[in-house]
Amino acid sequence: MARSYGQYCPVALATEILGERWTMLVVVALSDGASRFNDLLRALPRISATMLSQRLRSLEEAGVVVRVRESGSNSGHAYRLTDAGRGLEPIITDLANWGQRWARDLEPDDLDPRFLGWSVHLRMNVEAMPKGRTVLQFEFPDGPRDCRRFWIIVVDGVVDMCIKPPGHAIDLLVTSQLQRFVDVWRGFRPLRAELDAGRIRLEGAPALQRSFPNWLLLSSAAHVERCRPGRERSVRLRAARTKRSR
Amino acid sequence: MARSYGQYCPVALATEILGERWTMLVVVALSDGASRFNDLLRALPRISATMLSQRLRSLEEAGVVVRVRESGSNSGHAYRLTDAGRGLEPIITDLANWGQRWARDLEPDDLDPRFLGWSVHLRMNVEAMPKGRTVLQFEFPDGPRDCRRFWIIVVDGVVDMCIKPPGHAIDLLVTSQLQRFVDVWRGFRPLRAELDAGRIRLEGAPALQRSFPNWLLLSSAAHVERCRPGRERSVRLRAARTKRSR
DNA sequence: CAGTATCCATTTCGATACTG
DNA sequence: CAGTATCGAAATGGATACTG
Repeated sequence: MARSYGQYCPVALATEILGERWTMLVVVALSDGASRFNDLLRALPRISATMLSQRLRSLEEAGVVVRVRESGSNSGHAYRLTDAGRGLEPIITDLANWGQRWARDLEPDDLDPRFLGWSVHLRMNVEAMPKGRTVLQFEFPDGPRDCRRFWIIVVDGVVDMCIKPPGHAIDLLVTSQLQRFVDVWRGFRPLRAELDAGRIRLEGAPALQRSFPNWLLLSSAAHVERCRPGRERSVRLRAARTKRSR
Repeated sequence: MARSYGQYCPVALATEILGERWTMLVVVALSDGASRFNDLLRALPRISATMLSQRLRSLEEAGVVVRVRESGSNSGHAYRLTDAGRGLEPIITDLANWGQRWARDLEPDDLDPRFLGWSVHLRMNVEAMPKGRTVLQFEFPDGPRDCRRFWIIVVDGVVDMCIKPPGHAIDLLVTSQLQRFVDVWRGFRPLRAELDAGRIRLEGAPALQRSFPNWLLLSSAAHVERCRPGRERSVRLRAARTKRSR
């Protein structure tokens, strides 16, 4: 269980549970619709099963999550947000917008394509896509060795994502530098300009290529304007930083 | 520095810094008006100086806080929220309201009178108080041995608080069980009823006693209705709990 | 007052191996 | 698939002593 702050303060009580590492991100993943243990593992590619299990347990104890036997053919359990958990959704939105505005710049290690793939597949504009099956492959030649690509499969409006070849013919191949595609996804560069300049490249039927820019809804905070100044820091901080990383 | 989640997700980036233990509470204290290192220590009675120093440093690196040389006679520094830091205030309010609605019940150890005193002194309705100096003593006979009481001194609308005798005559003495006063402060019991029933007792000039109920503004989340069900838990969780605390 | 340095106990986390 | 048990490495945090 989370360590207490020894205060009745409602922010302290809320933070006791929500402030633990990973907890908020598990809530986000649940809020985004993941409900099975393995879906949560896919939504949070760098969490360990042990950690996820512990966090789900704490959230259950805190009354934020319930674990229910999955009805239907599918055996096993599903995790769902309770009313208390859904009460966190406005806070999550505000945190996301705050992060978009003010959080630190990205480092190369923050660009996990598995997480990107999960995000993209949650926000596909299926209305704008062809009927039947469409298979997209995203390819990032400069990405980490073991996960340079992912696939998104849309069948009649149902979107799935995988990090192993899906065994279907590819309808559209999207190739880009990872950082550049993430910038587009975050709303910091217009997709159109990147396509026109050939920095994000498409291969596939011309009709699909033409339609593709309408398929991506982008990050849900992409519309929020970034306010954080550039990378410059005060001398004092730079000195302290250097010193500590001796 | 905070460990990264390896994701570009804006909630992850925000949580990296804000999710660390104590960080959010430091922001709350700053938002409530504390700016000196020692005021922050008083606002957060259970933080260590080492921890506070570290957290202020991280917040400064994250651009949430600035450290400025204190102008005027007072030497030393002041910590203030930046625009980014002030951007967190709506989130703090929502977190507080969520905590009021849904957070766990209190345990005896959560009732630190020093924190209570700090909170109370921030929310005195000085308009309703006499001109000149008023000295209140709060006394909790069942509180922790070393901090059963605190004092609040109001001089012409300026409120101060201390945990050592202020060396002035007491105008009004307030005595109560700690838990009961906290319940009132949190908005879970009406002050009037507790006074009438003699469970919160006043000693001092009758005019002050009559006026006192208007002096306390209560916790800023006191108006929010609690939704969390009672202490019952599912059998499964109880079992798991017992097992782990072997 | 306003912190920082250091040391040690505790906690946390991830990897691996394992189970119904 | 859906987790749990265990173990070692690393991080965390508090107490104490110290400084300008």
